[in-house]
Amino acid sequence: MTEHNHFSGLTISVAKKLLGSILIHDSTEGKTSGIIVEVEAYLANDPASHSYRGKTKRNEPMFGKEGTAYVYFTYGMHHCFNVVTGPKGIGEAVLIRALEPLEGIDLMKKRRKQNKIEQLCNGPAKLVQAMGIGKEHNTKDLREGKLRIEWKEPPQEKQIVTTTRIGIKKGAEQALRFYLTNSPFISKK
DNA sequence: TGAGTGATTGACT
DNA sequence: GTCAATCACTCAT
Repeated sequence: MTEHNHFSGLTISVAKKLLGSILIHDSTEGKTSGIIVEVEAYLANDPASHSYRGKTKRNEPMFGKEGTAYVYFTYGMHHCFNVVTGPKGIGEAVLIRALEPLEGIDLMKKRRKQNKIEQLCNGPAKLVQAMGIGKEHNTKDLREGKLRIEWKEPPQEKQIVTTTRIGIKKGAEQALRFYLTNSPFISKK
């Protein structure tokens, strides 16, 4: 499969393929990267998805080209980072929930004011902070640029745990959360 | 367990 | 136009 096609296809399969791949950010402060160990899929016609009620100014990036970033602000103080999937015009994305820190760990510690490695990126707003991601990355292409995905071989199906999603009210029963078995870096067991 | 925080949304004039 | 409820979270208690 070509690099171009990694982001296309069913959102659920893209979500699974993202597990084990590397998220990299070359910031002015330094480089940070981490292995993606936990994701959630947000689909069209999904009550929990921002895109559920159609395109708005806020969620417009979700309807953009696959392989771009959707960074949103929530709860008055947190950002979350999504990878837009699906063809243009379809509002689907994968929320990155947790990373296993790889490079730039000292920088992550400084940004997070947190010294425990397993506490650096084990939540969607935490990894955004540790990686130095901000709303300036919204709609940016993840195939190139400072913030990008480096694809690895997807994990075996048996290494992927599928469960219900976390922290949402609507559509919470759908099993669209995926994480790597035995990773100490996931947000919640 | 619950406070903090602000953008977004839907239900009203 | 206004106003109140909602929210895919984190941290301190």
